[in-house]
Amino acid sequence: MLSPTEENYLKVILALSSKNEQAVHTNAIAAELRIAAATATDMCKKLAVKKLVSHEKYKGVLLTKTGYLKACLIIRKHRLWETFLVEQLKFKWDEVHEIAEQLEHIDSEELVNRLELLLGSPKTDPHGDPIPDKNGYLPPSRSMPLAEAATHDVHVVRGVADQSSKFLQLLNKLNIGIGSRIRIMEKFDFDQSIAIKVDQQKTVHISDQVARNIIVK
Amino acid sequence: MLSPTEENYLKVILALSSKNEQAVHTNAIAAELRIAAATATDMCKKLAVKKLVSHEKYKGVLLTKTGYLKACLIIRKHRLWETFLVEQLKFKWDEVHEIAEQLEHIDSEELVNRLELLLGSPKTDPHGDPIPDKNGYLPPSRSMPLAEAATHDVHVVRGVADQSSKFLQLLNKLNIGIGSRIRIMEKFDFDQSIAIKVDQQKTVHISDQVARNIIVK
DNA sequence: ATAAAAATTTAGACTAGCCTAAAAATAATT
DNA sequence: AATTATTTTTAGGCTAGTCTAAATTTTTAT
Ligand SMILES: [Mn+2]
Ligand SMILES: [Mn+2]
Ligand SMILES: [Mn+2]
Ligand SMILES: [Mn+2]
Repeated sequence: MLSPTEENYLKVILALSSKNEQAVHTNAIAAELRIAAATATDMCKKLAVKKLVSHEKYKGVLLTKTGYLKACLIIRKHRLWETFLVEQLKFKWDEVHEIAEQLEHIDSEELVNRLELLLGSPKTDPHGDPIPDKNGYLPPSRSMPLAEAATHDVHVVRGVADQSSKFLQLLNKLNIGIGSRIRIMEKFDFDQSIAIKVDQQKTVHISDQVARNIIVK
Repeated sequence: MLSPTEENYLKVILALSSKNEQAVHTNAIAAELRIAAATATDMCKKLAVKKLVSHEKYKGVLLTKTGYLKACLIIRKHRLWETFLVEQLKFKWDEVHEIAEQLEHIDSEELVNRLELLLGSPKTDPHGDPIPDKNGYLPPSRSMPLAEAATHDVHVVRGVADQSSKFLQLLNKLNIGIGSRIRIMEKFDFDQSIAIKVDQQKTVHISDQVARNIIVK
């Protein structure tokens, strides 16, 4: 049995390793969890003893098969709970993350499986992220940031890279959500900002930073 | 903010103090939580520093106003989650307690209030126990002798009117104790005797004199 | 290639929550 | 009332998870 703390480490290591396939540096983990570097190093050694990661000194850690599976199952719980909070309890999509951070550590397979059933086995969470199945299988999503998408084409919003409420509230203001159709009108080389039309409304202008955090397919 | 451990102590102290109005002995807490007596003493001192209980050395602890309120709000969460598990996730009433022991520590007022709404503001949990409102108000369970309780309903044993060992030994034989759940199957007008089921065991027959001395809610 | 800078690990310390064993206070017996 | 038994507290120690400061290794820049 893993403690909530250990589970959080696994989750962070999975998130960081899916960006760049390399070993995850202990400092990156520390930054993400807002703890001291020494603390992260210490825990990585413990996770290595438990065979959840492999740890090469001064290089970083990689999830083992077991560690990866555990991480996926926590992601599964997190995303199913988020879906429950939005679908059943009518929370907004920017209000659910912190609560799901707690709920994901509730230890009951039966509970999460029944929750999935209650929700009608959703494929994605309120942020467009795929929900792993009960075996921990996480479907590969081939999508890209809006910033890299082709001009003039229409792209369907599939998710967000940044899950912070600040960002999500900005998207609310722009009427951008999962499923929104965005046409890129023009790109401005000067600052990489882009002009877009959301669902055929009037054209708005967004920064590169926003465009990089909107995931489309 | 209270840790899950501290919350569990408060809950146990409330449960033990509602049986007998006296101060709760540290040993009773230790027994209930299955921890060493020394550990309970230690925590009681810490809770006293936080003004959640008053602690008189060698006498025991009593919840303060604040401590009582906190305890009631944990009970509220526990019972609402149990209701959710049974009503929405179709768990059986005997399967939900352990999971609710975890869920009751999730920290979000908004969550529990919305959960209450989703469930239609139930008055009691799957075990018939009352659910405190959002102010922590736990409706006063006006208790009565089993002899006066309604037929077919389930009643929770809250105490005894006769404290004699002869009576208590009879209750032991009948497997009736504080917290036992008694369903009244039938009342016989001839001698006011009644047929009951104790905790879903087989039906037994008790005299009016016994029924008048069992206090239920 | 060496020196400086940055990243990482090690060392030592702290708190929460638990333990056992010993001491002290209270309750029960004689 | 004195002795014995029971309950409760104190004392000291352990692990998980955190920290800061110092040492070490790796990377970068001269
Ligand atoms: Mn989230
Ligand atoms: Mn999400
Ligand atoms: Mn329960
Ligand atoms: Mn209950």
